Amino acid sequence: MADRKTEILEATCRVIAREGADGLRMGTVAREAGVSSALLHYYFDTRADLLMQAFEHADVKADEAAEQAITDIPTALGRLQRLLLIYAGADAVFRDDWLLWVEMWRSSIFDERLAESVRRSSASWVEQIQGLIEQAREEGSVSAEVNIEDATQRLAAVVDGLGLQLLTGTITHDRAADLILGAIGNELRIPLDARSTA
Amino acid sequence: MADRKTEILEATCRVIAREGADGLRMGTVAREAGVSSALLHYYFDTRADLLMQAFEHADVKADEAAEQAITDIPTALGRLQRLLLIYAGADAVFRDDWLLWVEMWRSSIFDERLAESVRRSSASWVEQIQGLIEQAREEGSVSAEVNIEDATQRLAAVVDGLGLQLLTGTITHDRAADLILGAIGNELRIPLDARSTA
DNA sequence: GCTCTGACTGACTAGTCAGTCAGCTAGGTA
DNA sequence: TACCTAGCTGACTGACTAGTCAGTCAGAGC
Repeated sequence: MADRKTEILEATCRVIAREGADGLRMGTVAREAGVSSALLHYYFDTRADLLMQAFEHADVKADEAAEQAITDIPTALGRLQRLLLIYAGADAVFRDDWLLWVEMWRSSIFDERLAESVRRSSASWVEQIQGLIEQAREEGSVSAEVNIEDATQRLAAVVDGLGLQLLTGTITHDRAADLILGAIGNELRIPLDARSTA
Repeated sequence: MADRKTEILEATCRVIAREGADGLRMGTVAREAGVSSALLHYYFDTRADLLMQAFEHADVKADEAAEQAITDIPTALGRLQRLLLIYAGADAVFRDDWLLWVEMWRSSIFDERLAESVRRSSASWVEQIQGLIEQAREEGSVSAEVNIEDATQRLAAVVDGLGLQLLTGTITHDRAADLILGAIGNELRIPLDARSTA
């Protein structure tokens, strides 16, 4: 935190979570970080640069937080469940991370520079899920008849879709969590009596 | 189309599909519609009004188009499949409709006035899916053990999630369509030999 | 003490954009 | 004919914003 540049990036993330990526103003970020707006241009060439680096900063931080949240769970199935439930939780930090991610996602539709970044972290998210499912199969908790790639992509899609509904407030956290656990059970053909959460 | 107001709304939708909701400029809309920017203020009080009415206009139009696309399909299961596949298709018109919907969705996160509108059309979309699943059960193509509400919400979420991936170009149309058909089969417990598309 | 440098600021500029306003025009009415 | 009104426009304005720039200041090195 001693680092000014990092402080500015964190302030930027807070502003994006509050106002949206397009609603981000250099003046607002400067006020949030307690510095002059000229300093922002000292560390970042343009507003677009600041935005992009803030997105990447948030992405790395969210990855680390997710990693940390699942490491000490013994089974792969348990880690998968926890991973997919993280962003459905009521924890404000994860809500902001998720909102940042959605903003990055949709900004990338109109900005090719961002699109590359999004594709990369999107792929790593999917790989992480797929890796856990493969581990779970090795541990014997996932039937061999499951098509792992299909299951992975559909699970990722369900979580994304429900996450969006959470942001707009059309669904509750508990309901989303139930539906995600059910989706994992369905996709991986897990018997009802083995579906308890880790 | 004779109606100027409608012409302006359609122009607005085209601009949103091209530049995003936040990227919408009154001047751009005016040029797109071939009128003066002052005329926009003659029909719509503010930019926010224009945006909101354009979203609602697009929503109604998309509903009608979807309705029209499924009416002449004989079975409820077939209508459900077609309905959920529409926005995964490569058809540019539906891509724009879908993009508009995503823009409306994410704008509503930061704008309470829009949120109400989004909740309403979101609910009607979910109800439409649920209605078709209930019809399919009456027609005997869906097992009685399926929890219809869970299946509905998860199917809606999968379609939303895959739709987002389509917009950002992280998945192909064909792949998305396959995954959606698979999700319908899984959620409704449809035997593999009865899964052919309508 | 002197000089140099990196971090930082206040004041400014050039440009953009939503919204306003006075007024034009064609078609209808008295 | 004179008058009215709906539809429409060009020119304008005030608010806002990204980015620039000259200059301040504390501390490191000599």
